[in-house]
Amino acid sequence: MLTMVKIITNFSSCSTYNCHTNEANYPRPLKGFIFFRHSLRKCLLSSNLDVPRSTRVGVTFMLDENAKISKFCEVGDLRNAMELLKMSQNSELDLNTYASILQLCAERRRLQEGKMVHSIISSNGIPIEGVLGPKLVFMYVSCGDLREGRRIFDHTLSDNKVFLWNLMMSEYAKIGDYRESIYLFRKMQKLGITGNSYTFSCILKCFATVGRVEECKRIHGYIYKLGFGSHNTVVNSLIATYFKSGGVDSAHKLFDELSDRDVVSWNSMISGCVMNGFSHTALDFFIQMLILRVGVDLATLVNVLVACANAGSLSFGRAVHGLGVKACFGREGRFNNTLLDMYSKCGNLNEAIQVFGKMGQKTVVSWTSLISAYVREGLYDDAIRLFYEMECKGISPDVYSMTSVLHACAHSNSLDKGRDVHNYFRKKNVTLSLPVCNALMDMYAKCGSMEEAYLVFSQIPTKDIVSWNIMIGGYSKNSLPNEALKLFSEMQEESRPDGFTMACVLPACGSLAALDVGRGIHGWILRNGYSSDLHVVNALMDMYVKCGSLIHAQLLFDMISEKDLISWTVMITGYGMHGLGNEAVATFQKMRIVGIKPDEVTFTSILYACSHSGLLNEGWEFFNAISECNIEPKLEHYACMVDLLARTGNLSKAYNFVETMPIKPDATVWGALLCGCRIHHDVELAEKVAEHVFELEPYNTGYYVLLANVYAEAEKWEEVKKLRERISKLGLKKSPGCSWIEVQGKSTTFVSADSAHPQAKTIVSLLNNLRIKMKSEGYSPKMRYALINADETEKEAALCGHSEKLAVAFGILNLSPGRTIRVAKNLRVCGDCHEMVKFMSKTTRREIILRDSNRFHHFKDGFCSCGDFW
DNA sequence: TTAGGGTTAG
Repeated sequence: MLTMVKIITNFSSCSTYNCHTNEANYPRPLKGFIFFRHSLRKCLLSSNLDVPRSTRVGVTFMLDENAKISKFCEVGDLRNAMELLKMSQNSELDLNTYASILQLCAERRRLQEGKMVHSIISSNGIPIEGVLGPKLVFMYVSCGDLREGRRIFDHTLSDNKVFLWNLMMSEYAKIGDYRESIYLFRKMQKLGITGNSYTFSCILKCFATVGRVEECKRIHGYIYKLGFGSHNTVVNSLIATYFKSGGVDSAHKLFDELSDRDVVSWNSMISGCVMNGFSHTALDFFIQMLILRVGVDLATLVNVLVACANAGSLSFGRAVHGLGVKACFGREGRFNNTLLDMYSKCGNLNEAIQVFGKMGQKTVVSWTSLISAYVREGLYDDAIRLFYEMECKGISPDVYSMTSVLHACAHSNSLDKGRDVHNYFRKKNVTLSLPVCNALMDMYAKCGSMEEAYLVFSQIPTKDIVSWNIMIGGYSKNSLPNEALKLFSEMQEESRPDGFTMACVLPACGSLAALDVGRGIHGWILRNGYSSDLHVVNALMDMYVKCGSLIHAQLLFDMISEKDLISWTVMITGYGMHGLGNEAVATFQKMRIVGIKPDEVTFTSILYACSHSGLLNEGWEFFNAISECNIEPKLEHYACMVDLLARTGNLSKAYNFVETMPIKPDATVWGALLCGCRIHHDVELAEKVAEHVFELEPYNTGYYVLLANVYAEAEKWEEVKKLRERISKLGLKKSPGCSWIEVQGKSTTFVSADSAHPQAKTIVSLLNNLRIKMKSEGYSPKMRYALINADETEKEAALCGHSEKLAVAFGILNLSPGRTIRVAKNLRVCGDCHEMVKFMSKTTRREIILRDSNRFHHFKDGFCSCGDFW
């Protein structure tokens, strides 16, 4: 009211002067004058004063035009304001009239009209200065044309006030171009423009986001020098900034030194602690607030609920729920949405549903929170259903709900449902933003369709690191390691990898046994500071285990200060795969001592280790421990036990074990028994077991080959023949065996009887010489493994051409003496090859490490680590 | 200072 009175007074004092001015005969009026006149008109229009008629008579036609347009602007009638503006195109309107209409365009986000106003201003020859520059910048920026806004901003630098600098900086921050915001801040400093609290809040946010704690400290000093050090808002911003950039101690120090703490200061401490993973400390701050009787607001409770969710404190969360209702926040959307999320994250879906049910206005956030709550509980179909239900209620999905529903599809492992959702997006013609594209690719990758994932990937114009990581990880997980490595290499031309990338690509190296590539990646990890990222280190250990370099896995394992369940499991698996059962058992026990609880994967690993080392008693103990840990034994645990019993010669016990299993045995379980029958040459049982296997997996060639091996070892060639006919009738083909070896970072693959290799002749000659030497030392080839009904010479020739022998021979020829030869094979090693490689290790004094589809064989001095129980 | 989502290891 007081302001109104002041305006009225101003108006009265200037009106006479204004009205007697014949502006039409003057060149363009001075800025100050125009501004004065605008105030007058504004008052005329906005106040209902009964202005004496004599004051109005001198007002020109233009005044009416200006007044009319401004009036339309005030009531928000852009259409009529534009019409009038267009009609008076060649007239001279006040700068403030243009300013008013530009302001309205900005508020309404009407770029087209805004551009038209700009064009009228230009065609009238009005220079962009005074109020016009900032208004045009504001209009363009508000309407989303940051580039044009910036162009005008740069041209009108001297007219730009602090608010405009703040606007530009915050707009660049909004689109994630923090470096440009920082550049503008530096320019502002250079021009001697002093910032205000908004400037500092914005720029501090930018520094925090680009992770420059040191810069934050420098700005901190600058702010103090400018005298903003005691400004509550600035200090609160500084606290938030330190938290965002990880400077937790500095934030605490600032808060401790802040004499005049307001509710925002406390809230900043709570949210900052939550952000940095100190949810319990956040809850302590809240308790302090209550003790000191600091008034809490909605933000306090929302932050505290997030802390409860992260800390899993359901009872605390419930108490905050009560407090919020008492404080009349029960109808606040933000409060309820956070409450719903808290109940869900604390594992109480029912209460989350109740909150949702009682909510007045359910926004897209509420629906997304509930969708995520269902996903968290593994109720993927319900989550997907909710998404469609939300749409039926007329609520359009946003990027969060779209990614959430795709997440549900990905985890439900249902490609059809995922495709349906994708088609639904297409049908609705929704814009597929980058996070949505990433979620789509992830869904396709998790559902096993890398082709569709790649299709989405290839259509993204600007991929981010997440896009690359999803694709690389997808290829790794979908048994396409070569594609993963290829994409990893392509990625480095466009984007810088991160820790996630490493964890995605290392399994590909492991599956290819590509030790040299893996070592190269290890080097990159060390150089780029990812060696303390546990995900990365665990993936590295796994790579070394799978590439046959157990010692490197061990070294890494020993260096991890806080080993997690995955670290322990990788090491147990490693020992198991390399035939070191006792070390696996000792590692499992150490893990228990440090208080880490095994999960079902750990039990599979230890049972596998026991079975491959024949540790029968230990195996039984671990098998019984599964239930003691409240885990229900799964098929893979039973399979390991059958394998253990069968390997150790307890074939009938193994058979009974399978017969009395509480869950229906699958082909893997029966297959383990069939394998035991082969080791112990029990043809009769093998036939009985094989029928179960063939019934369950009639198209798996591997099992037919296994039975054929049993027959061949018993020299039952007629049965081998029958089995071959059976395979042929089913249209099955034996998977071609292949082996590969890395030499100087390059992988070379061999198939059976490979004659295409440039060194083929030398390799065959070496193998023949070795064979002669072996025979002279009393060795006889294991012809039974030839699996062909031919004469002995043919069989021997066939055996000589086995891919693993070729690869080992290639290694002997091409790796300097003393170097370990590492070969990988896609199938199980053949018995004859196993014998021959043993001999090769003795006669060439080489350590040979052979990875087959089942385990590692370390050959040294004529012996193998598997103890011939391969 | 305040709510929901998406990429990693056994």
